[in-house]
Amino acid sequence: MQNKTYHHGDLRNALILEAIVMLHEKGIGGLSLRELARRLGVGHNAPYRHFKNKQQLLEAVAATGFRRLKAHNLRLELELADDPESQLFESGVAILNMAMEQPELFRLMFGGYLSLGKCGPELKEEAHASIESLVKIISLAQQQDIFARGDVMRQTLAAMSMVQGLAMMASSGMLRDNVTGDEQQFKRLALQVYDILLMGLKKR
Amino acid sequence: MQNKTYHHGDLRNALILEAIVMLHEKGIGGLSLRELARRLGVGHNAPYRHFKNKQQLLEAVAATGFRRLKAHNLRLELELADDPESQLFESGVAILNMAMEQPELFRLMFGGYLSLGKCGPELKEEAHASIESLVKIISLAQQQDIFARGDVMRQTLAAMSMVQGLAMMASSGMLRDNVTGDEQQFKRLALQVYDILLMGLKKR
DNA sequence: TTATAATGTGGGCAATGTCCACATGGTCTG
DNA sequence: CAGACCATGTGGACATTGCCCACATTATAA
Repeated sequence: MQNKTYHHGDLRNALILEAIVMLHEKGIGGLSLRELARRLGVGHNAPYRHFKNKQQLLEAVAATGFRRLKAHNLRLELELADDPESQLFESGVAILNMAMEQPELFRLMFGGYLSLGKCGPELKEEAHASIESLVKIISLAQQQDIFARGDVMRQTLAAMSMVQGLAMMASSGMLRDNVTGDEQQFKRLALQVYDILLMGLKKR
Repeated sequence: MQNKTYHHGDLRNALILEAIVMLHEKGIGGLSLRELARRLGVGHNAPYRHFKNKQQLLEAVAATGFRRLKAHNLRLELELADDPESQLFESGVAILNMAMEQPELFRLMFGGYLSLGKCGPELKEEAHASIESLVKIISLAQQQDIFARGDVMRQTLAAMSMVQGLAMMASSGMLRDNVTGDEQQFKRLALQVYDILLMGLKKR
């Protein structure tokens, strides 16, 4: 790999991948373009040939995160084709897992670092696609009379909010004080919280 | 006020208040201890007599935010003494308002900047008190047979998650596509989402 | 082959967080 | 009341960082 050529070959992707690693090690605040370059054995200015500034690098990293979730959701859509309730549940679990296994990446994606009004088109598309995927699931659940008929966007917003909020608490350890340190117990609690959301969405 | 004495008199509080202002103007990333000191007409090292480092200053700011919410909740507790459902709603609205009016302060408090496992006791206490307040409300609702009897912590977690998630989206502008800038319309949307939460919590 | 664009390099600058020694001024004790 | 002590504020210093510049090297294409 140490092919010591002048041109790296795939620096852009390498930057994103190493940024994810560094994010996990040092958190968002500890991520610096210069150390990133150092880790890849490249000059401190090379990243600027691929990203206008640090913000853009972060956006690309976040977009990669969304793309990973999307890939997972596509698999779910095939495996659970006619079971929107399970689809919704499992895609929520995926976000929860990301929040616990890669908390810093999760925070970058959902913690409001990117105003989404000022961010580039790549991230905007990925985030939008992520929402659309949920809308589709919930529409399906309404059509199958699993969820109460009504404003799809409202139900989507409720589901996103609940999952996102719970995941944020999980990632910031706000729960581990109330749930007595046991990870298994936490996961069980999370699932129970899901039930409350489902109760609110289901037809009665 | 420009009393140009050697000792400021109440620098610690002044730092926190000005930090909240600066937070609003330049965001979390734009907040620097040095400019903070400059704004208060004080040496760039003065803040270090009151906070060990930047992180501690941020914790104190967040704690102040939680204290403001607590004050609001205490008023609600008096005005809506026997109406826990409204108490829950209004305390949620308060968080939503904070997310829209002071998005950066909100993000500092709920965006996972402070691991809460490593933070000082002041912030920990405030955050804990904030949760306890909710627990009390929900216990009351269960006792009055408004909410389904069951694990109080689970319902509390559900409510916190939903509100926090919705507020996070509000603060990062993810909603402004769906709610076209109108505050009234936004509150209506919040109410609708809240209904879904209530459906999940209520006795049936 | 040669011009041109893409990519990587090093130097430099202002700003920042944090450490240090020192200055100033209340406060408490003898 | 004098002097010691401690809290608070000051300026200097250093490493690090984001980002700008001019320049070097390579790929691409005319």
